[in-house]
Amino acid sequence: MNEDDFSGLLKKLGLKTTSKRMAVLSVLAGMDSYASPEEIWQSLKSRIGTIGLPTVYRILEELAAKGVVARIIHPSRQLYYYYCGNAGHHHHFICVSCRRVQDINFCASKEIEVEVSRRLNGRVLSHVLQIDGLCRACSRKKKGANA
Amino acid sequence: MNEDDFSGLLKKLGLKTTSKRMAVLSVLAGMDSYASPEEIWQSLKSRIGTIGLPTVYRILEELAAKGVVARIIHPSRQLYYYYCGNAGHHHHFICVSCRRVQDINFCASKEIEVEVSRRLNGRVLSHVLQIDGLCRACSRKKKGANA
DNA sequence: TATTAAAATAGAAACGGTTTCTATTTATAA
DNA sequence: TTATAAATAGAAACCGTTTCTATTTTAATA
Repeated sequence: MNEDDFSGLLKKLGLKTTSKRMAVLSVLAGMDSYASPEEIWQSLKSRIGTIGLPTVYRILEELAAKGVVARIIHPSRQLYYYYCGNAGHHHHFICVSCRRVQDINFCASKEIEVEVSRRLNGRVLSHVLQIDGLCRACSRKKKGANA
Repeated sequence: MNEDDFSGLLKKLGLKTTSKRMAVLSVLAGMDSYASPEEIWQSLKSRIGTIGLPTVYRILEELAAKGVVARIIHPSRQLYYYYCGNAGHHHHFICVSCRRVQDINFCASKEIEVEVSRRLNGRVLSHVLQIDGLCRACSRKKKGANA
């Protein structure tokens, strides 16, 4: 399956292939930064014409439930989504300046598991880890500004 | 300073000692689980009578900004706060069943730092880690239910 | 290809947690 | 005690998100 074969992806997820779902996937896959439903909606409107904002919300939520898009944790608590092709368990590095999202292939789940079961006698069901900072490009820009 | 000396705590934080702030701290410190502003407000009303919900929001936000209370990450994205006496950097274990919050004295910031700087050439500014699961008591209850 | 049932969508409307606004009250310093 | 800046109450607004219903579309089947 081609990595841009959204129709095949939707079938695999058990979702009907609709023009709106295809369009949402296409827009999401074309970004390397996170976006709000409203922003994605604007982008869709200029690309395919008519689409309802509630439809965008619903599709994003479906894709998030299937694990195809990830939610971003934001201080404003607004919804932000990011298309994540990486299927394995991993975490995200978020650039606070340009919104770029990059995968972090590191996870301390083993150590957390040990800490929780030994110290607390509890059981881990899931965990959330997000790293916020400046990406390579933005980090350089900041340094340049200081010089 | 006594650990229940909220007046001293507020002074230390550069906030005026008001009856409302004292009451909020008192309610928060008496819980070992997280709560929403609305829930805290209800608790305050039955304890001190009159207090405005916006006041509760504002005080919680002030205390969060000072690092005295922690925000909880919740799928519903509703605001939840937890009074956190532990001053050092740490993370929280959240019981998804009873809302109890416990400190986790483990953090992989060193490894994350290395991963981000080496692999991405980026700069870490902060990170969010929350562990969701079942606390000791709830874990036992669940096992009992299965037996 | 035509038919059909179930699923998906548009658009309007509602929703509700959170924030803003302004007059009033309160804490603290002088 | 007084003055002043900060804090609060209560009402209202706000706005991101969800719900509702009529209509359209998909995809399975004949």
